Amino acid sequence: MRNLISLLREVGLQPTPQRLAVAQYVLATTSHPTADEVFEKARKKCPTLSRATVYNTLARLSEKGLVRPQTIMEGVVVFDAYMEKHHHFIDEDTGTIHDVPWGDLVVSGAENLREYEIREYQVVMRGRRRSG
Amino acid sequence: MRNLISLLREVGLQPTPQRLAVAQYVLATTSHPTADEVFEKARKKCPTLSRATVYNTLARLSEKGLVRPQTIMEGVVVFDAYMEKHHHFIDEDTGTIHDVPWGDLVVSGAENLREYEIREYQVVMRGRRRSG
DNA sequence: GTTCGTGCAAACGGTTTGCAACAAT
DNA sequence: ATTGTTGCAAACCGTTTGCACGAAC
Repeated sequence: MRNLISLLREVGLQPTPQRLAVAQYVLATTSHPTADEVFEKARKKCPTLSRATVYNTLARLSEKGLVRPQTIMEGVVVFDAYMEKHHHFIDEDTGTIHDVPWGDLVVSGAENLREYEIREYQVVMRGRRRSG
Repeated sequence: MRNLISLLREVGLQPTPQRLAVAQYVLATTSHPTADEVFEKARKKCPTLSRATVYNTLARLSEKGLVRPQTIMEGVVVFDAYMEKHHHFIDEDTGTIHDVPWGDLVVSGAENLREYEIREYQVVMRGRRRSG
């Protein structure tokens, strides 16, 4: 899409077909994909895409603030394009990660932790998604 | 120590020299060591110790509820023997993880997240430790 | 023509597994 | 005898790196 091309140009990245395929997928999904999931999905749009380019592109998107790597799952980094502050709920049955809007939870008491200069924080919840 | 031997027996683990060395270190430290750090330290007490046994022992200590693996750092699992509920602060300068007592923070609003059955949660904070 | 981006394959680091030897029950 | 535990080495998996080719400026 024209928008994506402009977006990449704005942040100083050449809009190659590979980067477009990666960005198109990772910026649109809310599924918190791993690098390998991005690779599988984006390769459908751009079959020549290699793993190295996926890792490379995700690193640059992250540097440019378009995506945030999250280390909340065992063994893998997942990528989150929802850039506003928010919390996470991890469904232990399925491994699915859900975004929880910032305003849904209030954390109080951090002001009293004087030994720490808190740059960011989030609540990480684990459990089951309700069936109903 | 006699206590450690009884403890391992109580949870149904044979108190071998290797397990004693691993348990003695990981249950006493508050430094959130990685498996490899446990290996290095415990090997001083028990030079025949292998990496496989460290991973094996940590997995069992975890099953038995004596230790909790935490996935809050990039690329590694760290082990926490502080089993009461608590939060974590990660010093981004040093990579050090600090335990934050449960009562120091209050999280409210979780009751309203009706789609989720929350089994556990913690606040994960990142920043710098204050110099003063 | 110099820089940037790519694919490939090899390397890497943390973790798991298969297996044969051995100790405990 | 059966089961549990160990060390070793190989396998594994996610990620990074080196490099030579090609495209963009």
